[in-house]
Amino acid sequence: MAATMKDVADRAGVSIATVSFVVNNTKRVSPDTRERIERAMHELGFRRNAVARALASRRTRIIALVYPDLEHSVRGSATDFISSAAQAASDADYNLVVWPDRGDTSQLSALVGQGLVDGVVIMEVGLDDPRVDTLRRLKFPFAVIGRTRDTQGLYCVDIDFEASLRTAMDYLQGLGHRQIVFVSGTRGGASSDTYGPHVRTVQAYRQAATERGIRPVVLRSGQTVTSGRMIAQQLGTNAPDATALIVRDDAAAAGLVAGLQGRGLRVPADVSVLSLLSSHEMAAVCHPPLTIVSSPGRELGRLGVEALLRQLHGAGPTEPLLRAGVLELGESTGPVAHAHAFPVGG
Amino acid sequence: MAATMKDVADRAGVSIATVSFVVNNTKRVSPDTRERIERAMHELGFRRNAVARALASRRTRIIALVYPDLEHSVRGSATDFISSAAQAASDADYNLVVWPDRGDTSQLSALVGQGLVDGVVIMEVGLDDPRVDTLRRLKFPFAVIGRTRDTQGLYCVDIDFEASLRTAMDYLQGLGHRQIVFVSGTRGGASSDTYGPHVRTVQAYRQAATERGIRPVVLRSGQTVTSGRMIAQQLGTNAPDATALIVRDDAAAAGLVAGLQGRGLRVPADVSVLSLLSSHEMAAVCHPPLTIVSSPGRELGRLGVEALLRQLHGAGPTEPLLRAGVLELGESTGPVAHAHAFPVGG
DNA sequence: CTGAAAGCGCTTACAG
DNA sequence: CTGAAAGCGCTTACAG
Repeated sequence: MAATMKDVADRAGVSIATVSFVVNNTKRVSPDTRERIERAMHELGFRRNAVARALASRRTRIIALVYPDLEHSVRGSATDFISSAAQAASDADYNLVVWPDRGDTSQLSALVGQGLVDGVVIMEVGLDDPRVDTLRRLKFPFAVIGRTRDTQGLYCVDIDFEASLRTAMDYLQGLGHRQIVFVSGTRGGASSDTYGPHVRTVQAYRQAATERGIRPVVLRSGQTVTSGRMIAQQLGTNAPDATALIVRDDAAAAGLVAGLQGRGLRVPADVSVLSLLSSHEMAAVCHPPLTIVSSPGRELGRLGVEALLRQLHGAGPTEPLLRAGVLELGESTGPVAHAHAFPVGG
Repeated sequence: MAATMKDVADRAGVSIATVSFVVNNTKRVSPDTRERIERAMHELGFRRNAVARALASRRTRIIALVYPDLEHSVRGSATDFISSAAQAASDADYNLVVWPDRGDTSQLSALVGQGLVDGVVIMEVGLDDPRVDTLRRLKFPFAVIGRTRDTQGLYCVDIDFEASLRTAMDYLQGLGHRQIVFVSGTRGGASSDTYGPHVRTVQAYRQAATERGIRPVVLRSGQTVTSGRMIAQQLGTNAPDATALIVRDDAAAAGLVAGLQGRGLRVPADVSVLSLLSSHEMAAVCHPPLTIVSSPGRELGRLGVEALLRQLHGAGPTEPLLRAGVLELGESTGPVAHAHAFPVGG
């Protein structure tokens, strides 16, 4: 059996309280007894039991990450979130449990009610998110990856959509593009209007375009290669003079490129395509490899956990913490060649 | 404050033992008192505290998933493992914590020593894996995703490499291919010789090829698009008569296709390419979309957890549980056209 | 069928 | 500087 504090105390000839003080370094202990205790711990291979500590201290040092349990969700980036969150937790000597989110807030209350975790991080939050309301009502510590409409009093971290979009626009403008179309890949249905990334990037695009004297054109695709291909078919009609496209979805971007090529257009010689907030891995296997503004997934996972831990340690909320994606050059973008890539009538 | 069993007991006019019996359904209780207790629980919104239960029962109902913490590891499939493992745990009313593996077994002992988890699932195990030795020595319950050289007494689940490979071979042979080359994407270095997926697929390929009268040719690439491209350059020399390629790595497969196309070869008209044990997502964004034998990632995550839970519930070990990938047709494979795709001297 | 009580392995005022 | 003791919220023999 594993040695307990009692065993250590007996062997060192002290009380378990004193052992506890040494283990936690929470009170002065004479060098002499400290050393005796440390020797005893070492000899017995003592490790403090986390469960007993949790019960006595009313802190489990466990936090939960609630992640969307969609079969085909944001897979690549879900990994980034989970693994960077686990690292951040581990660095702070916390454990991270993962709770698949079945979209049922009563299940969330039940889990929280277990008393197993000190706080939760929820990801993929929508502009109106029932989980946020639930956790607020429970007055349970939580942090948010994403942003609700009203972030007052919340601990949240999110992508800086505006800055990411501007990075893309700056780059393309620098290449001489003036007709830059935005394609937003969404899960479809009206729900995309409460999907932060869609709403915020579209808005950021419209504003940036207007400021720069570019006529904004927003097209909506799905999050599949096929839907990206379909967009390629419609471009002649919807945006006959486009020379560059910013696509917010990996798969749609890939499909769009393939669709353009299928129509005999060259990427990037005739049209440039930039994939916004996408992963290196996906971009690299495309042909040509896509220029992207990368998704700051790992940063967000870590920041989300850190925000929660700050809260648990008593710090107050701040403005949302935003991180922008970074431009990573591929071969799907290049200087503008001629203004009218699409034959009239498409 | 959250209601405790004591609160419930007081309100129902019974002892906390009786409340416990009702909550756990572990002893006969008269319908009358049961009902009083249930009413009290409901009125107080009682939820049993998981930490106290864990301490008293010496079972935390938490298990850990140890996952490789490589920045750029098996990303897509890591998500599959983690999320399906979390689901399986949750279905069994367990919690899953994730432990990033920094390749340090003393850290693993320390985590296990916390007493926080009832068992662990380790993934990406090598043929000789120090973590397995560590856990065995600690006599701590664990299950393994992957296989060590000796699986005696272990609870392990793995990909059925032989069957997956045969599926690929059968399919390509059915298309008339007789010159089928195998490309194994490994992390490089001698360590690949202890990397199960590499060793097992190469061996399965050699055997299957020999049985079918196919001259086995094994090439080794990295796990990047670039290394796949390089393989394309070498094919003329190494396998001038290849008409089909099986590639065990997503990125390498994508690079290989691009490299072949760059040399003026058509995929699949001149050469067929099949990506072994890869993900739909990666395959779909390639051009043409790749035919794959899919990786059974989600199945394995679930099976790994279930194997561990069986062990915790007292069941004995079995033979390794294997799952094969499934053929999913893309457009990178087709009937053999002519036997010599590569110009002599290529 | 129900209860009193010990115990899980710690933390933490409180005394001295 | 150190210790005795209560307490965290449960489970589980043991009695009755």
